[in-house]
Amino acid sequence: MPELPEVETIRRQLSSAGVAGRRIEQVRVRWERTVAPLSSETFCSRVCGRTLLAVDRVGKWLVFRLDGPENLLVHLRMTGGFYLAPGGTPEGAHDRAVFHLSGGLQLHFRDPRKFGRLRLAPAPEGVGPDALCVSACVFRQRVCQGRRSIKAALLDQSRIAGIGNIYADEALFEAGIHPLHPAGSMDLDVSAALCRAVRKVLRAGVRNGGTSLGSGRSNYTDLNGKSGGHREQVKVYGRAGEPCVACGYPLQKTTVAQRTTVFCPHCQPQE
DNA sequence: GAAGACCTGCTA
DNA sequence: TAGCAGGTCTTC
Repeated sequence: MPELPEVETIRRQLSSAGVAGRRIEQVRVRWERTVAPLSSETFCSRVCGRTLLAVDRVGKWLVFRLDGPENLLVHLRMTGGFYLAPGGTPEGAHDRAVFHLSGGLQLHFRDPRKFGRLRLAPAPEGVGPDALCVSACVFRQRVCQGRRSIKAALLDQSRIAGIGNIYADEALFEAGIHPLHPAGSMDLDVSAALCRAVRKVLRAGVRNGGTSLGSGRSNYTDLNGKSGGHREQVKVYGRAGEPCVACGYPLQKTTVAQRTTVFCPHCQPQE
């Protein structure tokens, strides 16, 4: 679930919550695979005693800077998230790891579906430039290549990092491009328009504190357990069958790159 | 590329 | 109860 705007929202909240400067005194790993390929013992021994310096973001990765060569890299995947609690707070049913920080603060990593991952490395690998601030030139170079569909290219984190299924559909709608359009055969002005659309929808997502769809507890919530406010701004994702906000034509649902895809056949013609 | 794997919770 | 889900990995 969390894409770039959701991860950025959590990053900002962690930063302003005063996590930086605290020492990691103890770590409890409650689901072994969360820290794979390390064992929980190895993970804990390498993290305990380190001080959190800052919280950064690279694409969908959260980067907790530590006072050493290794940083704590966190990928939330589908249902991961953090919350802060006072020392002594019991672990929640879906907590997969809990960091006990100096000053009596607990950082809980919660992840119902257990897909999220905690890694120790200097930086995430195989991740392209961040989609939030990519230039039209770099965007075209990296994304608008090859015969794959443009939607598949947008989702490929090694080309450009941070776009997920929701914002891919939103950006393609914004730019009026069919999701199956071949990535490598777009005119300059079309790829520039898509680049602007990508930045526009991601920035709007960040401004609104991320997107939450559905209503379940496995849904995205920020550090304070609040749902994202961007849902009302979503124009196509999750709105199949509803009238297009621009032309009124019913939005169509299909599958592209093995992902649910919603688009307007009228505003995003195949050719 | 496409399909399956990894997982649980929610909805129809 | 079956089917579906915002994301990656691995293996054809």
